[in-house]
Amino acid sequence: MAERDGGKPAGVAHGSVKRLPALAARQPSIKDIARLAHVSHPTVSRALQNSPLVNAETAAKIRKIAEEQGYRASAVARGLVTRRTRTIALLVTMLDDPFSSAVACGVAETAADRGYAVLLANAHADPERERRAIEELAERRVDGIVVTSSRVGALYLLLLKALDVPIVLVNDQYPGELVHAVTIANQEGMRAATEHLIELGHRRIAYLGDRNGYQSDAARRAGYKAALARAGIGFAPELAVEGDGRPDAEMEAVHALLRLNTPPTAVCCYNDMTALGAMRAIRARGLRVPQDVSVTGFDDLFFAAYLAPALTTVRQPMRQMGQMAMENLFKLMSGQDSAAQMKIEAELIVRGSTAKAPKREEDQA
Amino acid sequence: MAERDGGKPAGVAHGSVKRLPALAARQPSIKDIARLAHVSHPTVSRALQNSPLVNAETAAKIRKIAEEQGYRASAVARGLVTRRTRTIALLVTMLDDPFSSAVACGVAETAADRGYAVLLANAHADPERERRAIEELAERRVDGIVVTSSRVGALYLLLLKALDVPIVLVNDQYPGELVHAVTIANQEGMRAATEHLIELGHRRIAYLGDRNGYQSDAARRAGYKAALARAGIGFAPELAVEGDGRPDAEMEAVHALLRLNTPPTAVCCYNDMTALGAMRAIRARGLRVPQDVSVTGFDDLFFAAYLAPALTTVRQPMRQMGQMAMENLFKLMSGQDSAAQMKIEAELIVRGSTAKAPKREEDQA
DNA sequence: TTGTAGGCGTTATCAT
DNA sequence: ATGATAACGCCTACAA
Repeated sequence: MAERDGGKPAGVAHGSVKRLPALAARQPSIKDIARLAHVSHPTVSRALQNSPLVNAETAAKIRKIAEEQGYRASAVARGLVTRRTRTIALLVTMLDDPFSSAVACGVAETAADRGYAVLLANAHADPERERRAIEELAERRVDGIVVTSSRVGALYLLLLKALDVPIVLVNDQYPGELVHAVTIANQEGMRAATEHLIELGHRRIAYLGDRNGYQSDAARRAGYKAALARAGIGFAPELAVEGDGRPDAEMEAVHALLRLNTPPTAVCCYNDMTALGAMRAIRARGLRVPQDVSVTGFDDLFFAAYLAPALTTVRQPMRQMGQMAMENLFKLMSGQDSAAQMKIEAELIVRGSTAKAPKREEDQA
Repeated sequence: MAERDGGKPAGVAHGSVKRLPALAARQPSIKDIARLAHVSHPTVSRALQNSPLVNAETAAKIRKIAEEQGYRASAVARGLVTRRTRTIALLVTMLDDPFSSAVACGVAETAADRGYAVLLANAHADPERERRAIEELAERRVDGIVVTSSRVGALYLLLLKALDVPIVLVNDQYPGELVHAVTIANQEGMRAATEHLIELGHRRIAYLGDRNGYQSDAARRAGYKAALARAGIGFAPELAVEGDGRPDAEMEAVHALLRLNTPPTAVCCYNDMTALGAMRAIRARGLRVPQDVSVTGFDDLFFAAYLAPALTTVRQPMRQMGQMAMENLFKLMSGQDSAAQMKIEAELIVRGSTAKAPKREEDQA
C-alpha cells in the first residue's frame, strides 16, 4: 500500500513533483458538495438555505450529502459577499468584574438566539489597548457594538466616526451626544437607598464614590444629595469621598471617614464592590456593621445576599440590561431607529447591613 | 488625475455594464486607495504590511492616503484568502461566574496582544445551545478553541471531530483522551486544605462537592480522602454531600450535615461559591464560623478575602491560567506540539474561616 | 520595485 | 427549477 505512489523512498516528500491540494484534507467547499450531488454550487447554496426555488428531492439529496461530508458553509466567505458578518462586538473595560460579566451574559445569550456571534473586546482600562481594540473591530467589520462599564469618553467619538456602525451603551451615557443607551435609574436608586437610611434615623451619611469619572457615579451622587436636601440635611463635603475600584483605595477612604470628629453612621457606596471594601475597613477599625455603621451598595451582585450581614443594596437587573441592549442593537442594525435612552427602574433591596442609627454621645449631650 | 485610468467610473470591471458603487459611501477598499495613490492594489497591500519590497517614498505616500481615507483592511476578505481568521473561540458554560470570567480575562488579554480576536461562545449549560454554538464555531472558521468550566464531556469529542482545530481545556480534562489542558493541582490543593483542618484538631470533616460531575470535583474529593487516610481518619460516606452550584441546593446539603447525630466540625467546599452557601447555611442554624464549624473554599475569588470571616481557601491563579491556555493554544496553532497537560501548583491561603476544632460534649464524655 | 492575473468560498443576478 | 457567471476585498504567485 505504501508503494502506491510510485515506490519512491519514504521521506522525500519534499520534492517538487506535484503540489498536493492541501496538507490535510481541508474542509469541503460548496463546490465539492455540488460535484458530489451533480448540481451546480448555486443550487447547493439554495438548498442549504431552504430556498423554495429548489426541487424538494434534490434539496433533500443535497442536504444529505452535505451532512455526510460534514460541510459547514464558511461564514467568512458569506460575510465577504453579503457585507454583513452577523457579528457584534462587546466592548468592556474589565470583563473581570461581576457587573460586566452579568451584562455580557445577557448580551451573548440574546445574540446567540439570533445567530449572531459576539466578539469580545477587552480593553483592560489601557487607552492604547482600547485604541487597538477599536481598530480590530473596524477591520473585522462587526455589525454593531455594545459598550459596557467603560470610560470610553472622547474615544467613543472616534468609535462612532471611524466605523459607522450602531452602538449601544450599557449604564453609561454621554448626555451631550446622541447615543443609544440602556441605563438604570441611578439617581432614583441611590436616592431611595439614602432615604432608607434617613428613615432609620441617620443624619451623618457618607457617600463613597468612584474617582474614575463614570457617569453613573455622578448620577448616584446626585441622588444621594437629593435625598439629603429633601430631608433638610446639609451636604457635608467631607463626607463625600472616593475610591477607585481597588480595595486599598476604598479602605483608605473609609478610614479617613471614620477618623473624622463626627464620623458618619452610614455609608452609601457607589456599588457592591465598593461596599465590600467599606465593610472590611469598618470592621478593621473594630466597628460593627450595622450596629455602628450602616452600609448600602448598588448592583445586587450575587454575593450581596451571602455576606454577613447581607448587604442592603439597589438591584440592577444586569443580565436583563444586557438583553435589552442587544435587542436595541438589533433594531438599530435593521435600520429602525429606537428609543435613544432606555431607563430601567431601580429596586431597593433591604437586608441586614442597614439598621437604626446608633445613639451618639454628642446626641445625648 | 483621477481620470488616469481612462476615465472609467469606479467599480467597473471587465467591461460589463456599469453599476453604481453603493448606496452609502461604503468603506474604501484597497483598490480605492490604489487609485488615489496611482499604484496597483498589490503595492498598497505590500506597503501596508511594511513589506521591504516597496519603495520607501511610495510606501509613505500610500500609508498617508490610507490614513486619510480611514482605510481598514477587511479581515474577512483576508481570512478568505489566507484561510486563517486570527480568531479563537472561548467556550464557557457560564460566563456569569467569577472563575470563568477571570480565565476569560487572561485569555482575551493574551489573544489581543498577538492580534487575535476572541469569539465568545456561551453555552449556558444548555446542551442544545452548546451544539449550536459548536456549529457556529465551525462556520466561522476559528483557528482554535479554549474551553473552560464546561461539562463538554462527550461533546468534546464532537468538537474535535467536526472542526479539526486545536483545543485547550482549562481546569477540566478527559483522562482517557489525548487533550491539551491547563489544570491546577486539584487533588494536592484540597489535600492541603484538609490537612490544615486536621492539624487544627478536626476529625469530623465533611466534603461539599458538586453533582455536575466535573472532573475537578472528583480530583478534589480524592485529595480530601487522601488527607483523611493519611491521618488515619476513616472516610464517613454521610459526610460527603453534594450541591449543584445553586445556593439552595448547597444550603440544603449543609443543613443535612448539621442534622447528623455527630455533625462535622469542618466543611471542605468544592469551591468558593459553594463555601458562600455553606457559610450562610451554618449561620442560619445559629452556628458560628469558625468557632463552631470551620469552612474552606477553593479558587480564592475576589470576594474571599472580604468575607467576615475571610475565607480560608486554595488559590487558583485564574487569570494566569487563561494566559497559559492561550499561549499553549498559540503553540498548537503554529503547528508545534506542546505539553498535553500543564499542571499548576495550588496554594493554600489560610484566613479566618478555619480555627481549632471545638471541644465536643462527646469528646469530653 | 511594481503590475497583472488568478483564486479564496460564498451569494446575487442573470439566463435558460 | 437550475446553471453560468460575476462580484465581494484581499493576498500571492509570477511577470515585467
